[in-house]
Amino acid sequence: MSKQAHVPPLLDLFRQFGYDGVTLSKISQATGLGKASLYHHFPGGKDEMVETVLTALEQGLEQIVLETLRSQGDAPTRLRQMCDRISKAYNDGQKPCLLASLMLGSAKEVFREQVRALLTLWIDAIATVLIEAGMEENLARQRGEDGVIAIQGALILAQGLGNPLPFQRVIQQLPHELCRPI
Amino acid sequence: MSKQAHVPPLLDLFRQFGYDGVTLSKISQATGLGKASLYHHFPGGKDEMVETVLTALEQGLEQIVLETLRSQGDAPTRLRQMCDRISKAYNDGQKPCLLASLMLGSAKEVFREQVRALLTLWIDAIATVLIEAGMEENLARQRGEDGVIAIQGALILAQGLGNPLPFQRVIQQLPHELCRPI
DNA sequence: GTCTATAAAAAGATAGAC
DNA sequence: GTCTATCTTTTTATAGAC
Repeated sequence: MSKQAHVPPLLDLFRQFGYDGVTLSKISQATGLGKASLYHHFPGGKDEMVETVLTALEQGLEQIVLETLRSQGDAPTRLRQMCDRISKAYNDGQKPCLLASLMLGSAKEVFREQVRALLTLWIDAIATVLIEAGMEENLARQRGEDGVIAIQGALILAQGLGNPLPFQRVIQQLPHELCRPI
Repeated sequence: MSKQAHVPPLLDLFRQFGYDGVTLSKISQATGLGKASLYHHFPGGKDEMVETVLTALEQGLEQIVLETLRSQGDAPTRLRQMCDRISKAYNDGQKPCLLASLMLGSAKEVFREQVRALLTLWIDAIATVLIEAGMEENLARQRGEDGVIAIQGALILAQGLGNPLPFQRVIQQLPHELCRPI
């Protein structure tokens, strides 16, 4: 299944241009494959490409989550580890999030469920760490949302300002913010 | 200048579909104008439409900001007023932000400066309220960023989960969060 | 100001040779 | 598995009548 080999360029295209902004010509250029070859690997066209990328992303997120839950140390330390990996995945704030990019245009209806599942997985992972550290469950779930909100918002701001520093600051402060009492 | 009359449908299209996802057919349907008529009002095509919407948006944001700075009361009260208006502009979390939508695809390079200017205006407005309330300047500026980050991130999450409640919660808590000491 | 008609370019998709 | 060539549809954009 050599589909996997083409995931990195596809991920980069869809997160930066969105579903409607990615054309077969762009994909052809980025992968080095002709259009016909692309349809050989992905008979379903762009939809199947995005599905493939989302599947790979889910596996990646699960790994990050699992490693966080496995790791030793207190909650801030474990969350720091998750943040480090997440930050790396976004190139320290210089690349947008695929999940956000897929919420625009025609892609929204098609991939809504998969995006929702990934976001929920992510929120639950943060909440679990906080609950294990003794936080009340409803607050922990709110903080899970707050974590994802902070990361997504910081990515938007970094893109909009053309400056990754706000993202880097947020990522640095996030473990402490999530653990703080009400 | 009857261009202004078409701003609301154009704003709605571009924020929901992004620049690349909006086609002249969609615009024609949303405005009730034929394609040729659209080029009569906007000879520059989609670019000029977005410019027009961004200009209207800047005026709207300036109004919100000015009214906040003019309003009576302590900082949380003034920020609450700003949040109420902002929330309404996003239909209580059910509509995406144009600034975020324009950071994708071909629009990114074209409108970067205008998006940056609007985000900066917004951040500065929040910071100004906090500084007037006695907050240290660097912290106030961080909090300005945090406010925009929270709103943008909450909009993304609300879209992604298909549930506006996280956005409404964030908006409700935001004035207090922004004013709290370190 | 709005329309019909039309052109020109780009996009999605497939056939069939190698 | 990859390519060239081709086809269909869509999109952007314009000309010109009313």
